[in-house]
Amino acid sequence: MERTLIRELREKVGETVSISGWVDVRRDQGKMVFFDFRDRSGLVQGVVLPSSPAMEAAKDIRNEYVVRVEGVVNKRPEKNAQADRQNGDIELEVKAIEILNPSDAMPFDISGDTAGIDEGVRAKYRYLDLRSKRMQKNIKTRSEFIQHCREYLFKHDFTEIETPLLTESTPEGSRDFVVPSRLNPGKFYALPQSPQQYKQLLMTAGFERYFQIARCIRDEDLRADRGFEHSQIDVEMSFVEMEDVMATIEEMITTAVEAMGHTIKQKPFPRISYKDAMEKYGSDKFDMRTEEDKEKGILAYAWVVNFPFFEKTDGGGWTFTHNPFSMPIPEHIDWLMRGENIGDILTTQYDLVCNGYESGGGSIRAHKPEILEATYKVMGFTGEDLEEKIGHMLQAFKYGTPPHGGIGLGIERNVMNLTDETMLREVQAFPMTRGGQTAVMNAPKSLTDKQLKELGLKIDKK
RNA sequence: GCGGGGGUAGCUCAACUGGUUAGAGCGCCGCCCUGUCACGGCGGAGGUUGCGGGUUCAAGUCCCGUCCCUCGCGCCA
Repeated sequence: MERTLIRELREKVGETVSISGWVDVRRDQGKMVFFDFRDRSGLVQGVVLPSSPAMEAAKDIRNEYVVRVEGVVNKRPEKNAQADRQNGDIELEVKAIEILNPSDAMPFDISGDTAGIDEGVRAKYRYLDLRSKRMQKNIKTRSEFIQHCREYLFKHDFTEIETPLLTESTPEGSRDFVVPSRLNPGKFYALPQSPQQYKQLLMTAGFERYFQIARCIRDEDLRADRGFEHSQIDVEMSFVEMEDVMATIEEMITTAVEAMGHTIKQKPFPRISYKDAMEKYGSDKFDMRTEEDKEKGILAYAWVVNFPFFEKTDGGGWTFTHNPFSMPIPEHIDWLMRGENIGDILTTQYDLVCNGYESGGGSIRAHKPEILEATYKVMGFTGEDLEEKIGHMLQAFKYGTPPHGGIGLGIERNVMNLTDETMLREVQAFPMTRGGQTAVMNAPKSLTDKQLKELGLKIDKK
């Protein structure tokens, strides 16, 4: 018999149906046995009557067994109806149960919220943790958010393009995860911290509107809201200024979160300069919500602009604050080109903040070689150093690169706001522990001698 | 790298100043139960107190080392 989803059962009262799923809970009454069956669409009560041929099987079945159940959908007697739950007014009178796969007892309770369970235990059994209601909801919310953003971008003529995962190490900025090259012993690739350079090259390549659901990987110590890996909706557009990118992203976010039933505190998103934000909130990732807003689950977005381009290093030199590939604001381009007033130069950087998190950041980029070169000169790079670092970008920009800009929106932080979670782990399917141990699997671990030899590596065991 | 919290039964936790046989709830197993819905009742099993060393007549408890989980600082273009 064809499978019926549990959420469709209420349209089939009186009919004999077959459902497949898990045993959410068994309530054995002796002569009668009740079950809650669960599939991806919901829950329904099954009742095994004393006369049912399924009684013998029902006695063996435990929670989380995977079963196929045949039975008749009945309206429940008035006195047994449960108004406050899904399918509370119907039940499945079980005629036959086939055990598709039994289950050991759960190592921890997945029937409620697993937030109180030890993270090591949750990680080891992440596939069970993910069965819990809250985790199912979080992961589905994430998927839904990405889907809405994707739909918006496709509708607005963007092209989705994947960029490489094996790329070049850039020691400045965040620490790289590196991958040894078998074909080039002693040399290493790096995993991308962001697709920054590739997406700009795609503008040179004439795609004009690019996006990617991009994995970004950084080897920095973890926090509640920060992991080795995170994903971003990475966007880049040609022939645009700050206003164009901000308007596009603002509309995309508004469309997505409102379609998901959320309320935005203020539209259009308020804008504030970095200086004013620091004075008013003491932070450039502030939370504008009132206590009442928080209770209502309101999303308070804002743009922060006019960040300083450079800041002093410990050694007395200059380094960039956000992104060395950015353009200064138009009024300050001359200062940059002449190397004047370095500390006062403002960048075209725009950060999107929401509920106290930096949920995205981007800028208008330098698209002329001399501007990018000027930025690197401020930071002390000339001649061969400059060539080694960004020679390939300077060269590309000589071949008709359009003015362009873009943004990266952190998917986890956005979904945390949508789900009211405060931990990055709660919105990733298989997150690492804070010590860098992978969920379920046993990484990192040692390589065999054969692997090490192939890669030309020697381990110094101290 | 630094600082805080934690590691005792499958899970969540308790165990006063070191002192009898390390307890509870939930879960699990068995029996009973014809309308339960976190069903209920009775009974039972289950422990290398993270790991290694030390002090002591005696260590879950004190000391040293180490591993793991976690929050923050540094770090995170």
